[in-house]
Amino acid sequence: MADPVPPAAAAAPAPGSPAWWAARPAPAPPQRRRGRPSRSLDEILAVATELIDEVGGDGFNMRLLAERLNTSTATLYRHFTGRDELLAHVVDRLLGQVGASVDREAPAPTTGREALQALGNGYRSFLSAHPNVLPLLVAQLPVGPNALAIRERAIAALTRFGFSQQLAARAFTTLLQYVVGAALTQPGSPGPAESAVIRDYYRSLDAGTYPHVVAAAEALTSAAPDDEFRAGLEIVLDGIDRALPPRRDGATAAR
Amino acid sequence: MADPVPPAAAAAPAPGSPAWWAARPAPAPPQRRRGRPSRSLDEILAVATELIDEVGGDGFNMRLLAERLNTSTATLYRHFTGRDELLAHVVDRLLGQVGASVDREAPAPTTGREALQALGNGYRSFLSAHPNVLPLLVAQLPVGPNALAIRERAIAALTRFGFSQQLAARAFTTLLQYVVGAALTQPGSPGPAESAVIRDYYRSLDAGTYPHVVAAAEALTSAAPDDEFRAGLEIVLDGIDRALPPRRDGATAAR
DNA sequence: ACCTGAACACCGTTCAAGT
DNA sequence: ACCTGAACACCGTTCAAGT
Repeated sequence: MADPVPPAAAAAPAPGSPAWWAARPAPAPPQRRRGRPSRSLDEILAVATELIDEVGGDGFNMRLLAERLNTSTATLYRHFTGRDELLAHVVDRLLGQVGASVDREAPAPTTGREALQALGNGYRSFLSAHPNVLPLLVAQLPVGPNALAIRERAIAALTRFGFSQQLAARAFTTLLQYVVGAALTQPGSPGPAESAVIRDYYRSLDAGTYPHVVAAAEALTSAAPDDEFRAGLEIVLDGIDRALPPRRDGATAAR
Repeated sequence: MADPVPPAAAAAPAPGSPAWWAARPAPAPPQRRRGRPSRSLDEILAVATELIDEVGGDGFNMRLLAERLNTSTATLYRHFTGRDELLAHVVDRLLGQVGASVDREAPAPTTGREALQALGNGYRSFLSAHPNVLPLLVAQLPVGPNALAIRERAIAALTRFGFSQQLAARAFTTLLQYVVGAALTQPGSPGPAESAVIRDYYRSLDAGTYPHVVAAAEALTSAAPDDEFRAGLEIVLDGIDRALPPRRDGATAAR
């Protein structure tokens, strides 16, 4: 009457999940074996990142990566339990660079708005630089060490400027949600087509069925992607401003 | 000296892309052949949707679908050029239901804010009902007939309430970007883990390294997903309010 | 004309055999 | 101990052969 599924196996945590990261706090654990491997973990991740930038997440495969590294796929499986684990590491490794770029843009923000803006812009430039990484990023809630460091810095800054813990968490979450959503629907990212293609498509539609879409074809697609992002970011930042309790002096700008 | 790649083939447009939809305006074209097929296109899409809801986008495959339909994979390829095309149709078919639900919630909105709110909520309930469809939705910029109808209705409503074309387009875009981003990072969607799991993970972190994340573990994860969504939606809607030119009577709420 | 079982190609993963 | 070529399993897609 035993369960047909062996209960002892206890389902290993999915790579990239909180439980999985909890068991693997260091992004690049020290050599697990004697006789050092021909390539360090970080070298493998660097080459994997290059490859993904070139051929996209779909085009990426273990054989291709092994070839680039002059090794065999079986060797890759000695470093990582599988493709998913490798990709989770690639994403977190890149998020480390985001953290660094945010710190570079705003080493000492003087208002919450400034801190959030630097965060939004940093994430945005990362996603522009590595558009093919986006689909990998959205396949998980990033909770690796570098993702956590970004969260830590942001919440620390916001509470320093008087945001309640509740509002700091909400502002951070909402901002990142917008940034990711914007990157996904932005023309030029892996899924969507070029702006010009979409504009022509809207223009070519039947004006009887879709009068407003045809009329707004320009407005819907003409803005440079960066302008559109900036405008959307302003909307979100303004909304966050409004959520802040009023200051004594009556100003409404975020502290 | 001819190009090794046959230039005549002229790269068929990618399924789901604007060019592809342009050539296929009807979601379910009438029988292309005599002797009507055993299953209509819409029946196939309905079963495919069920299957995706059950096993997810990754688990979905052509063999499984063929089995459910008591047919062979080769037959599916007589209706669709391939898996991608089939999925593009599944997504647009579901967006038709979103349009209907938005109209049901707000048949005659009286302010722009109300129209946008109904749109956000409609999209949100769709994504909650079909979480496995989310990864498919973000793999493309939805420009099928039903996606266009939603866009058309929304922009029509906003311009009716005095939004400039520019702001109507921006408000629509920003709102959907937020909704999609929120759904993606929401615990419980395909990628992310359960709230409780993430909360415990944050709590278990080293308080020396991540003091603010540990302290804010509650705030970052305790809100019911719906509350968090509502709060984020408010932030975006408030930001849009601010972008509107002031009314004569001095009120600041969106018209 | 339409349908299908069987094959082909590709890729994640594992294993038996090398050094 | 460590590495690898070859195999296995799975799935998108196509094709030759049936009715």
